[in-house]
Amino acid sequence: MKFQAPRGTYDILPEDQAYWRFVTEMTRQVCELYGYERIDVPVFEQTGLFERGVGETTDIVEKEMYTFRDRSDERMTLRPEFTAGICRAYAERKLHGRPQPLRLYTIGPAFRYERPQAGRYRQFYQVDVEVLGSQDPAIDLEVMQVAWQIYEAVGIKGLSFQVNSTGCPACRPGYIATLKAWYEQHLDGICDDCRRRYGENPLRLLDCKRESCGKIAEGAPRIAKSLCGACNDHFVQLRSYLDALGRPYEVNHRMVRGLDYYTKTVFEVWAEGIGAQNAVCGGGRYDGLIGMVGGPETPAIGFASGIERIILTMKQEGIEPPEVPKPAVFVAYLGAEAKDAAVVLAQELRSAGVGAAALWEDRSLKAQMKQADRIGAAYTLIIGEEEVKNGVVMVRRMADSTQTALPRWEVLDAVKGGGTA
RNA sequence: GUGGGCAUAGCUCAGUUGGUUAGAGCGCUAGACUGUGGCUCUGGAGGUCGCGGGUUCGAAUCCCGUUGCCCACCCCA
Repeated sequence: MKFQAPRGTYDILPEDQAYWRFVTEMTRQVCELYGYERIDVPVFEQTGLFERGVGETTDIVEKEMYTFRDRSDERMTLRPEFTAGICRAYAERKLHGRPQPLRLYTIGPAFRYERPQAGRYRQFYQVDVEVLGSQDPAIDLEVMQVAWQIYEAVGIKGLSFQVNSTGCPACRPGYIATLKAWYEQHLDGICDDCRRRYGENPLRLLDCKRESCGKIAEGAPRIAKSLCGACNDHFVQLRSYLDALGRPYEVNHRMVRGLDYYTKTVFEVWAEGIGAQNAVCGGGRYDGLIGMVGGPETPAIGFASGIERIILTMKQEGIEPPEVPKPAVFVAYLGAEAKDAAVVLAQELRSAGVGAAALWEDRSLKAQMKQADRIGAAYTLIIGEEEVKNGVVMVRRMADSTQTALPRWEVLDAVKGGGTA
């Protein structure tokens, strides 16, 4: 039986690890710079949490969740996103008793059963950033800044930031009514999908990708004009902060988001050239969610950013991550006696914090040298019969092919600081 | 769930109107250099031609089915 990775999953092979290290490390640094603390929540939760939190009628809940019954017959679901789990933790662990607002971030895998395509997988990794316990638009700005700075830190340039307001339970229903009323006269101009959306999810009419529908959507009434006082003030304030910082952004009144919990601010970050799934980041405010999953009414905002899509963008822009550290020295030997000495020497080096690799296959010196070259060792230490007899080690500096025989006790000092590890 | 494209060596790909033992480059490995990497040269290993069936004297090539991958829709990170 030959096994294969499940559809939509992949292996992060050694040669790709440099990207992953770099992105997660930059994320950690930026989040800490802003005073965000790391939290990790379970990979699976009770199914009901996502049904309530993400929304019963969303695509995610209706057709994309990995749901199963465990051995106690409890319905469990692999997390399709992070926000619901973090809100659950906030309520369950009484995190509202800590200094507010609470700034959190996490990194890990999420799962959705979808057809894979460019930048989309069934197991995918996200950076997730959340602030719980504040409704100030300055917090919206701060959260967006975290995203911006992460992309800056990994060197991505060609991104565009999209912002909109989706209103709140007080004003959104009115807008939806207005929108539907307006679309009533345009039903024959839109596509079949859009006619379905008209009934099921009218906000979705706005972001249809078809050119003909797009033209119509462009002329549709804008939510900005239907916002209640509080939502309008919030959006105006956020935009003035963005302007003050000189951040390039676009108010995109046709951007709506597919999760039910969003209120007021929503935003996305788009990248070009990574395929149809161009949203590298999506997020927004969810002032009602924590209350819905059993916590105190608490305003909050956050975003999730897809690591695969970040890396895709980096590759698209030709950004190379720093190399993963390699052993500083390679230990080569010839003969059984020399092997004994080499095994001990390699371990001494490692104990002293100097990375040491070897082949241990009793291969020719040439093969060992070749290996040393390939792994990028700064020094190769050669031990043969001669060296064993004289208590010395041949220390060869690979960069300029110079070598000298040194007494064993001088080897460590000679080699220290020679490599990246 | 729907639509399109592609499956030949570890990788990237050739393979004529169906015709002997399916090739190249890279990579791996060994030697040239009996104890020295990168360059060069020479040799070697490595293939159920995705899988199953059919047509045919003969199939990598034609037909049917199937699986997988890629891309797009829906939707989302």
